[in-house]
Amino acid sequence: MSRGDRLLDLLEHLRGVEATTVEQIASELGVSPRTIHRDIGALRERGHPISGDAGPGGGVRYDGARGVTAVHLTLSEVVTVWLSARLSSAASDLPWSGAASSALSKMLASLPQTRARDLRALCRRVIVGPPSSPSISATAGRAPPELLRLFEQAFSVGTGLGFHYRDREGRETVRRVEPHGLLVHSPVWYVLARDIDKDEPRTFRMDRISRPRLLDDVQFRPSREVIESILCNDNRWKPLIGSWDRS
Amino acid sequence: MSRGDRLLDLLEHLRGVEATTVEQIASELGVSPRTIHRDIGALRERGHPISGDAGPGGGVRYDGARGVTAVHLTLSEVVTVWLSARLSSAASDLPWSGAASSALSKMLASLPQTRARDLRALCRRVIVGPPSSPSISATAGRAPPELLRLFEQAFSVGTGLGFHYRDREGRETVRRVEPHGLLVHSPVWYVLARDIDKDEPRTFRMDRISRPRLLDDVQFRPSREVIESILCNDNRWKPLIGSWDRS
DNA sequence: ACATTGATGACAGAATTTGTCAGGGTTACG
DNA sequence: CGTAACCCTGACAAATTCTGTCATCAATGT
Repeated sequence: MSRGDRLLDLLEHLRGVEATTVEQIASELGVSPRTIHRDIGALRERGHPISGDAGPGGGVRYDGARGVTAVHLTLSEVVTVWLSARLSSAASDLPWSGAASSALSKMLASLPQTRARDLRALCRRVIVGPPSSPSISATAGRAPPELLRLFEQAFSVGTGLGFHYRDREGRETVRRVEPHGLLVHSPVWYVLARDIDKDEPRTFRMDRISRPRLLDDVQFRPSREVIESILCNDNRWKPLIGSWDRS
Repeated sequence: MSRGDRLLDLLEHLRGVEATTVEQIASELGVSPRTIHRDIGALRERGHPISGDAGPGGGVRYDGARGVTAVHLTLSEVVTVWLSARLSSAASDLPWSGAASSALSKMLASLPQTRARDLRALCRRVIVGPPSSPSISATAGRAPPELLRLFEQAFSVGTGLGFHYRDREGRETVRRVEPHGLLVHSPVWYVLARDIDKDEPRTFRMDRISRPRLLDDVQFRPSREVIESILCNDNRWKPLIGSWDRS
């Protein structure tokens, strides 16, 4: 194992472990303690907060909040975690809700700036409503992951979305819309959008959408007015007004 | 700059940038393009999802930049996120619950093995029950973060836990217990434990625990029998039996 | 005091790294 | 179709670096 590898290993190891002695690390990585000291010194010079305690019972540890380093989460995963945290802390008043929100802000903080802005914007477009009767059929409202990705892309770039929609009576129509927001009204998900052809704000249940695709030739600017008009015109969602854009 | 430093720099650089060419990186880091290719190869071998596109306009990029990478989460945050995901997917049947669980497993996968095992064991000991009436006073059941850390430590090492407990009538007693599990019965949290002095399985509400401390001289082996006996003997929690150890 | 553990310096031999040269692929574009 | 811009990989010798050993000093708990 080369030094570069060992440094990365050492970093992961220190971050995940409570505390260890240099000698222990050395035997685990198969090098001499002196080398570990040198490596730790290198990491320190790079700004990593590694501290060491002398004396029996001492050892070295990574001062940063010790815990888990989450590597490479996808967009769907971040949004889901974010939604889960919001939903459960709102609905059941979990302890440690502060921990959840700090976890989320850490995730957002670690993003590239442009990316973080997009994600924040996406999150702001997702409205969490109170759960309705929880005993609706289990498969209702399921949203396939690719639909979220498509929505996210459409939303951040400002591209229209086209899909086939099956309405309450089972009639299938082809729609072209500007997606402006998502509404989570568990267990049913809705797309809040402006229907381009009818020029009207409308909501579409996600489980009735099929064959979605991006409309590259349709451009629009996301606006909250469409969402507000939908929320205000439909009595079902009046209670949500005012809550849709909090954090 | 040595190779180890450069690898760490390269990783941070790739994570923060949308896409670049190898040549550009090489000139920024002051080495030859061949070296950068070698470094990228090394990072790939370590499992980093770096992809490259050939052709004009191509370049290399860190695939994780599309989401979140290298977030450092504390123990409380991980457990909270994990609980949130379980709670919300169980209670309101969220779409993308698969994404949440894959996020969690990625987090766990990035841990050192011993640490991951501990955390998994901890998560298995946390039982999620259906939320009771949601309108209990908002501060009931809050668990201070340090209590979780203490519990986690006690549980993973197999050390007893001592604390002061205020029972329903307000009487304060000193307890010594073996903690075997946590029960989340929103919004109230319970410690499922065996009372050492009385030699009886018992539950303790977290918000009635004060001045917790580890009992270094008391060792025990975590067992699910204690938890099962508690769940079976108390009619309130009969519905939970069978669900307490799923993933 | 004493054992344990961290931190640092010096040095020679060993191992790795680096740049150069060379080739083989893909992809976009005119 | 050919060219240019890219990524990817192999080989090799020189130069750099890394590593282990030995030694010393400081801090801490028993």
